[in-house]
Amino acid sequence: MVPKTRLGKRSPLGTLVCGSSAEGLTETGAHGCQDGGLHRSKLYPGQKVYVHCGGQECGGVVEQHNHVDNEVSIFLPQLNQHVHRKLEDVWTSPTSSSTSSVSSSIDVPRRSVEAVDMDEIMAAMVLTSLSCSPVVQHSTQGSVTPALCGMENGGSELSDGGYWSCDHGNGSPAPSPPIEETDKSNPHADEGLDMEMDQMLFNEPTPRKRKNSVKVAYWCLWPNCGKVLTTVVGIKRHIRNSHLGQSDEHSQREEDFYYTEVYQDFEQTAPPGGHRASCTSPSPIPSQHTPPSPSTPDTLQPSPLSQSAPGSFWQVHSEHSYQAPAPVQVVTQSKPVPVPVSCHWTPSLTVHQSKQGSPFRRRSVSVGEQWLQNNSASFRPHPASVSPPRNHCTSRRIRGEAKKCRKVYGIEHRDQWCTACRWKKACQRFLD
DNA sequence: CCTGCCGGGAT
DNA sequence: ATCCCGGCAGG
Ligand SMILES: [Zn+2]
Repeated sequence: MVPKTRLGKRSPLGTLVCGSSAEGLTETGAHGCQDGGLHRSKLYPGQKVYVHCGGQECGGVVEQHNHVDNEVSIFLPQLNQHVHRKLEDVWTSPTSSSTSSVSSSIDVPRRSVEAVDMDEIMAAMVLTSLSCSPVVQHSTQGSVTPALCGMENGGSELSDGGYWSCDHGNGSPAPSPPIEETDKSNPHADEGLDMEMDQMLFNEPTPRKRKNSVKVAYWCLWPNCGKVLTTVVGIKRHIRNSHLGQSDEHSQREEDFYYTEVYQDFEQTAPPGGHRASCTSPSPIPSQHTPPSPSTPDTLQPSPLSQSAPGSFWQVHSEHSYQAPAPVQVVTQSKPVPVPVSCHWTPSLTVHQSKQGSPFRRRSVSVGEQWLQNNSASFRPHPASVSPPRNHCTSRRIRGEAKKCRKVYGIEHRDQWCTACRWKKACQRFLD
């Protein structure tokens, strides 16, 4: 639910809501070369590589090598873009012509001296921006229109509240450190982020991807070891502990080079855009409705009106899930139209079972906090950095015809209104 | 008019 | 953080 309309004079908000600019989009290669055979080699983050981009060759640094898909995310400093490439479309040397696709030329599993350089400098920014990158998902989504995704939040590096890709796991309602990392300076931030990336790039999408049709195992390549584990983390831990030793002297990712994954899949051809079961929104509808339960009174109740206000259950509930902070999606699409189901991002709207251990008292009380929190806390973070006024998207909060507290209870019973209404804010009890 | 609610302001 | 309200958009 985007702020819909109401952008009249005081529209700066509306502006920033739809202000999505073109640039900064993550270019997604539609690479066509499908040569088979190679790979299983790995790129390490920070490594210098070359890719073809817009007809010419560009240098970049590896951010992440997702060996599962054999896809490499690369940051191109010159273009200030992130791209994803198949491993076979990546080169380690500037030869414009042909030859050394990394797959065949990668060397020792350790950082070269100059790469370290790059690392220090780039890693921060690279990782930083990557952590907000929407492009995390893929494959399962098939037809995605990645461009769109990229564009939406690519423009400005904010992307606060929401998470792209499929996170919705029960676990982390917290949208992660919003905004861009504050601690670029911190040398260890690297690690933290790394982990995070791992979480996102590997743990998350991976299991989803090869759901049940493929079995994956990770095989330790350390001489004389040959241990096989079923999870990346597992194997990494194994390598780190058993082989690399605890000493932090090894880069976090060094484990990457000492294992390889082994699949045996039945039906290699994962139905491309086929099912989105676990990953995407269960409902085909783009709009974020207040999740599962009775958000729409209509379905359960004849009408919001018909039941006298105080106390009915769903009410309490909906009250609790204080209006999805629409504006949070500072950068999302301006209109409901083009929202591809696939690259949906999950706004902070985990509202549901999230916080608030406190039993809600009766009604209309615990709400206030929520409102504010959602509204300003998460929405505020970037007053400045938000992309400046842009197109006036014509939408304005469409006046939902649902009657709101004021109308329902009447001004004389103001105390029964939901907090938002009392505060003259967007009603939260009767959402549109 | 009235209603819904954004942006601000006060405490 | 909470609460309140001016004033505008839309009907
Ligand atoms: Zn209300």
